Amino acid sequence: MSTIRDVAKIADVSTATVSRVINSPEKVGHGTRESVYRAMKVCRYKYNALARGFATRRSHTLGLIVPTITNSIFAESTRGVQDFANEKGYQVILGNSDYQYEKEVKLIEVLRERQVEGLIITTTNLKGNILKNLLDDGFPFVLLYSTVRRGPISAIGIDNFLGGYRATEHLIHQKHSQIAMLAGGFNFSDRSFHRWHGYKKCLKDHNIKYDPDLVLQTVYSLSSGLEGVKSLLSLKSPPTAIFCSNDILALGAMEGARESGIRLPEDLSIVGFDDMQIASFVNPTLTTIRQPAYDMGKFGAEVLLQNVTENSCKPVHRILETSLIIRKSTTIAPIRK
Amino acid sequence: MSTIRDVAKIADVSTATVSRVINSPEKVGHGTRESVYRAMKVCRYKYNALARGFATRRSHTLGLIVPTITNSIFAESTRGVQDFANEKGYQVILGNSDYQYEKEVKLIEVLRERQVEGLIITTTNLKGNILKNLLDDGFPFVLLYSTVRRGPISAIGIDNFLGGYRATEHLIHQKHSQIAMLAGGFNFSDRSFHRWHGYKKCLKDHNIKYDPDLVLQTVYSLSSGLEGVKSLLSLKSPPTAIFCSNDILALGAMEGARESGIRLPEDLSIVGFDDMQIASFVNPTLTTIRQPAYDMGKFGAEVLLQNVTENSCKPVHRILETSLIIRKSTTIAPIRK
DNA sequence: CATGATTATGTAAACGTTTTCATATGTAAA
DNA sequence: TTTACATATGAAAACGTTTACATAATCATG
Repeated sequence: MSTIRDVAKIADVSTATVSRVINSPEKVGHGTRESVYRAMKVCRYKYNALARGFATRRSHTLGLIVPTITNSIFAESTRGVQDFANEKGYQVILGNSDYQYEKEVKLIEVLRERQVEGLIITTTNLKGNILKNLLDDGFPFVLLYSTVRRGPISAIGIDNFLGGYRATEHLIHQKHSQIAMLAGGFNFSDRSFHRWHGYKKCLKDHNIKYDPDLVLQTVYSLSSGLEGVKSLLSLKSPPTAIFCSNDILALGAMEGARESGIRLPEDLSIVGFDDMQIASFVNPTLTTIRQPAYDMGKFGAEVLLQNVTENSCKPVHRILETSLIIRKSTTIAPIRK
Repeated sequence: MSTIRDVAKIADVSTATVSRVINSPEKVGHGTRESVYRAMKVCRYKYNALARGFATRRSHTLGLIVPTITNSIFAESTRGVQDFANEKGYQVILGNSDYQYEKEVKLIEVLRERQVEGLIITTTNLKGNILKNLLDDGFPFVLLYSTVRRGPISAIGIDNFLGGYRATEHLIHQKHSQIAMLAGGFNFSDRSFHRWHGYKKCLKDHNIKYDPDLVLQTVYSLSSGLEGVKSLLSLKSPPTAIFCSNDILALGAMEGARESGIRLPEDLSIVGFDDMQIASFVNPTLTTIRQPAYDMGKFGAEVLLQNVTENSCKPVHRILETSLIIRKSTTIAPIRK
């Protein structure tokens, strides 16, 4: 592989000039510039961006940590991040935490070793001290799908409380009163926790007694949705509606309901959260709370790059709009015999 | 940020020794080793993997190019790539080509500038000369979802012909004879082309006349599936079954059929291709040809890293098994009045 | 105790850029 | 003609590692 030095030798100029031709051609005389270009052709010169990163201490790389890229909601936000970052000449290295704190810690370490200039994290756990460490080091990062609203950490998110409230309210408007919730474990997701609070508050505002037996904490997976719904249906007085704290859980719940011979939505209404692409294709189509995933990623990248390029750490907090998407998985509550 | 030199100074050893402590601690005397560790703590030393990459000319980075990460089939294979690569100490930089050749070219250039050690590509176009260039440069790369079966290029794929054949055969077994195909554009995907050949061959083997009007070439998107089905249904003698060359198209077709008041699957059977996670959740659940996406990614990474670490270019070709997954979107052909 | 082998450590160059500073040349103003 | 200034280019150090080679110290062997 030929280097800038080879080019310089052939064109009979200094390496500084070659570098200038690459980075700011207008600062180089016309004749020299052309002969440098010619020399590059001759030795089939290829630019080494790694070396630049090393020399300038700017890797032009961002780290992105998501729970798992196979969840389409995160694929969407990843795409948002990438589109913005690539536009600005940045590449992104992707890591999957699988909702595990230890993996998250490890990933942050690895990515920092790789000299990423900033990190975009959909964090699993706010309580650990990894974020504090980043902060102490003045390392730029942004949280996605975050519940953080103030303080020194930049965060983009939605109003999870409101989302939970609206989902529940929709069910109440449909005359449901036995409303269960399938929630992601609160210990590893405060998002789910806030949605639960919205759910509780809404029940209260409508004078429906909160019944803890109707709330199941679980892992975000199809199978736990499936099992969750079965366990809820086996209660002495089973729910007529379920609010699931994400679409995956809702999909699993649908499957579980079907397996139990329950008709959807006549016997059981289900509301999800996220509005994954799939939500409008399942049977019945899924009523859900839509999160603007792509925009979240895009905006996160924008905020991060802002901080990175200005070398500032001014925290930005932003709450994106959600909306209730009413589809066919919810309907009027069945009459109880 | 402190460097290896700071550590060396504090521990009163040479940088070589510090480097050895990091990379092969067993080669360093016990006492020195400990004092180096202590020195690292003192100055809060952080390893710089970028500098290592630069010094060793091994970035420990792979490039991965997919059409788009938001298609869950590619998210699956991406996960396969990442899991294997990370395991081996490699990180992966992801790029989306959006099925566009120019973007693919650009991405390859950018990633090579970044000194990725190898490339995993789900290529859109085999005819361009980018692959030839890679080959000429002796640059390691592997094709995913590839139709390449021999020659100097490493490729993992499935038997698209067989997949198309089996999908069609399934419909014929259900007594269908008016079988349409919604295909990705052949100009930018030879995969789709091979599936089409399987489709044609199967028709022929069963003495069904091939009708070019029943074959629509289009882009892989929900909306073109939707429009495609409508245009097929408006034919003088519309099909009773459609083989779609991917699940996205099939999903779009379902939506389009529903919008047209067509009952699924009674009036129209639909077979997809891929078996995206979503396929078992749509209404009706989608009969499709399953591709082992995760394994494809994982195996691709394995092949690539093999070549990278052995610095060989021995081409590997491998065909992974597909299977017909029969669900509810296909049924016996309706009687034609 | 001399020899050779082994182990532990250090020296310094190399990797391919960027960038600061200095110098040379050309040009415009005084 | 001098002065000042802008423009074009070069020299060389710097970035943080690794590594080939050299040297010193230790050790086992005869």
